[in-house]
Amino acid sequence: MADYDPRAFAPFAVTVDLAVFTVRAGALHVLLIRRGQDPYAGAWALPGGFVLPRESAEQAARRELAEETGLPEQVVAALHLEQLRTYSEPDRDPRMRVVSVAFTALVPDMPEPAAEGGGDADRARWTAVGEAGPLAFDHAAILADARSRIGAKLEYTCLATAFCPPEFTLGELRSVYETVWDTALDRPNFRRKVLATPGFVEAVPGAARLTGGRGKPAALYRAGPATALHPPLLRPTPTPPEGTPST
Amino acid sequence: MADYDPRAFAPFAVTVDLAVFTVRAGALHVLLIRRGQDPYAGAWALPGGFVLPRESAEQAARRELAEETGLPEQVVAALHLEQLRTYSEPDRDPRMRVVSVAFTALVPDMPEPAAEGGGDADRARWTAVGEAGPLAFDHAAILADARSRIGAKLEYTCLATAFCPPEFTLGELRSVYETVWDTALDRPNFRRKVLATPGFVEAVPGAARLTGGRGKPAALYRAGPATALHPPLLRPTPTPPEGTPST
DNA sequence: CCTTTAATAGTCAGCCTGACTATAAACAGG
DNA sequence: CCTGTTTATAGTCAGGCTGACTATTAAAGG
Repeated sequence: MADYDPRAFAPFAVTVDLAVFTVRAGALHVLLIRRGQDPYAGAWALPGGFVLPRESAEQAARRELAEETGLPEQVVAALHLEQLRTYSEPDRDPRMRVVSVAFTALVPDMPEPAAEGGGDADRARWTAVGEAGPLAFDHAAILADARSRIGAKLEYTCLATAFCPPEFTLGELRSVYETVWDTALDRPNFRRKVLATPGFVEAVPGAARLTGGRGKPAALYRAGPATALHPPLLRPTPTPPEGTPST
Repeated sequence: MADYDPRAFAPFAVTVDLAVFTVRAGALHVLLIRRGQDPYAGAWALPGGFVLPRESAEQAARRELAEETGLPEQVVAALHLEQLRTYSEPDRDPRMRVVSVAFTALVPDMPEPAAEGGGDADRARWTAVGEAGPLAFDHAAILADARSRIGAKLEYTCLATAFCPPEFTLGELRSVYETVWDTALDRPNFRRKVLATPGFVEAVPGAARLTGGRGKPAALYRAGPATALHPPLLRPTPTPPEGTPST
């Protein structure tokens, strides 16, 4: 970083944007809010807001997420939040110079968010990715980047469990992969791979879930301590052999 | 992103920081500049500077890099520049609120940079990573993040060629991996893997480099069109089986 | 009951990798 | 000129992991 040159310094507004994903009804959903005020009023946008003078971007992201979803602070504090990238095109906001730090979060399926915060969010809603219409600002690009990032991260990290409730079956975990990747996975092979990775999932001592689904009852598992997958669990054929955009 | 609430808006300074790496004399080097002015005057720091009102962070990164290394604009424009992450801790700069977008770049070995820009850079120098003393601001953390990122990217991308001159031998390419990973790789196995990956490298029609090294002359290759490595080229044992910090 | 659905067990061949051995072609020195 | 060292390149071989499949078990629905 350079020195403070009065000629060079220019004030920017700094915001955070959040791409919060969940898997619901076999489709990847993202949390969107309807804008209530001027730029893009009425349009759907990613939740987010200004970074306050004494907080980091990540703190701002958690605060905004709590405000706009009504989730308890405790849940938000423990959430898997990951910095995606920063968007800084000069004209990305029609009003002024705004640099935005984008984050990605994965949450298990949960009830429709309560957009209580009377300020920013007029209404918040889970929307199936792909059914999301045009978004405000450059949020469509952010969403696309986030979507591609989480697809890639499923390959070499264990964070698919972040989409699942505390206890889940291997079928549920597999459906996370199938939903995000939009592919069918071989059931026995998936099971073998997951169980062969130490620390990915841990069997729950107790019983097996009985009702619920239609087939043979499945054993319950919890997320294990591992965070990385070595070797990775690669997407089937759709894995582009080359030319994949990096990062 | 949220609406413009005068209570919430606060002006920030936005800067870019660059972690520019090269492989030189068997060691990974990073480009550092000696600060000439007040905060941390005399200390070493990553090159960088303020984002101007009408440019994106990436444009600012390229401009600063050109200014501080004296590289021709053309070279800088074609450089592989990748956004690392954004650092926004409130107190990372003792003077004011500064949010910095960090970038990583990989360049082939080149002559010592000419720190001509009379303003920011008092002096610029390649420094072996690990021999770098304490750095200004949070640049030590940025450097560590950048180092770990490029190590990981070598596993599943083709960008090791970015460290090499336009034409290189497989021995040179291998030494890039060995230097960044600080491991020895099996020569025949490395060769087999690289040549088996379509589009990673392309044989140069002409001759093989003769003088130079001591052993049997090696064939010359150029970087191919591929950008991703499927399947990846994993680090030997030091690959942490789990607990790797995720991006 | 009988069909459908899903979980779980197990098999088998092919690919990739790590570990090694062998040969070729230069250079350094005596 | 011969020898040892160094590096490139060619192969071999066993083990691990993966993809493709088959089989069995245990529920739910009609």
